[in-house]
Amino acid sequence: MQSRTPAARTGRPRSAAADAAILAATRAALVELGWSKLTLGDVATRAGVAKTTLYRRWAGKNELVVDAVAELFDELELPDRGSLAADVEGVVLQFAAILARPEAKSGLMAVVAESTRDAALRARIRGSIVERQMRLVLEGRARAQRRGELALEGDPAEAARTGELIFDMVAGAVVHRTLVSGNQADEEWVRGFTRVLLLGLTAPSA
Amino acid sequence: MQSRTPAARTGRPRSAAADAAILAATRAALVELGWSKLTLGDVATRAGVAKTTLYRRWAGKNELVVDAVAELFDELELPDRGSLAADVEGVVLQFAAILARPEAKSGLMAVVAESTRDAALRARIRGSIVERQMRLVLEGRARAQRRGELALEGDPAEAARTGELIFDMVAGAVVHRTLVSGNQADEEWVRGFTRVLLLGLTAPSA
DNA sequence: GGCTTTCGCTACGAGTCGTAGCGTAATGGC
DNA sequence: GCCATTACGCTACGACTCGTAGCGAAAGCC
Repeated sequence: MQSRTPAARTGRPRSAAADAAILAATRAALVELGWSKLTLGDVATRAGVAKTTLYRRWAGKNELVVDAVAELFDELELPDRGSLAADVEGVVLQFAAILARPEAKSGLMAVVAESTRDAALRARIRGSIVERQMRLVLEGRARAQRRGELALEGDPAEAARTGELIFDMVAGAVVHRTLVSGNQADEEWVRGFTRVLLLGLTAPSA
Repeated sequence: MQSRTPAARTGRPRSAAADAAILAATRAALVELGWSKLTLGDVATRAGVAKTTLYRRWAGKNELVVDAVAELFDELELPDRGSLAADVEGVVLQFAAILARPEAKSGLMAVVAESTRDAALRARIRGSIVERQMRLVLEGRARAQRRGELALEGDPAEAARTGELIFDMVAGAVVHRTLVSGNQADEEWVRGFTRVLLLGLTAPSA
């Protein structure tokens, strides 16, 4: 991150420890207070830094929470579990575990809501959170196509559309189950979801 | 709504016109300002009522926006279009049209985010928004089962689980497509979605 | 007409926002 | 080792919003 700005390499450098402390304090505040009652002054106090330091690095609450929540998604990975169904179940369970955390619940949806009126914020969310998830989905699909479980699209545009569709269906279902319906996306639910995603509703029941 | 409270029928009645004006003003403020910059004082001014009147009827911003957004979903209906696929496409397009409105985008997600830390608010959202959508899904499924397009579940618990799963998949995909991915759920997308929902990813491409 | 509740209005303390100004601390260049 | 430059902690500030209290007037039911 520092090497992104080769200019201005003189002067006292910014404390990396302060960055980590601020983001951790933001997550703690999200857990205890939730999005609406989280104040930047409180976060600064928790992190042991001055409020002005916080404002020097982030434009506001939105950007700060995006960065704080984005770190939660670092643990997402997609090991080869041998079949498309197993891969889907694995990544969905990981995603559900992250969304089960209170700091993700209250923080993520709030910034998404704000992003509907802020293009820069939308781009930030896309770059630091959504794109990473999307890449996992595309990798899982490519893997399944190599196994012969999924057909290869001839048209590149069609392939892109299908990739986006799968992504929205997977992530959307988990988010909706967790945040709107208010239920946990446990193993039983994930099995049922994967079955419908791969075979469709019209497939005969197990 | 008035008949719900048979007690306290004496004194000056509350103005129903004020209710409508306040909810309309709330939606207008959501469009112009978005969730975070919406203030109750501003809504009261727009509606032509005193701020105190607003506080007498709603506990706060969360409850007010839920009621204001809930009215948008009054137009949802599910006419029999002859097949399960057509029914799904129809209701998804209606849902997408509502979510495309700016007042729905910024308001709905924000209150859902708040509801992760407020059980009463969660119940309010469920009762006035989510349950109505859920009923449409269950009706569409029952209709498809009558047509013979979907199998009948023997176990009632299994039937309930499947109903919830379908609901989360349908609503979640549209919400995610619209708000997170930031794309429009147009007819082409809805066709692709319906195909995957009914036939599964592994079905051969058209 | 009298009782009851709502209404519009004003005012208030409390809390948060984002910024400015200051002196100090930590670097790299010379 | 000194200096320019940048980051830091701290304090203070005006502006804004919040949610509530108190008041007199209005609008219904008996």
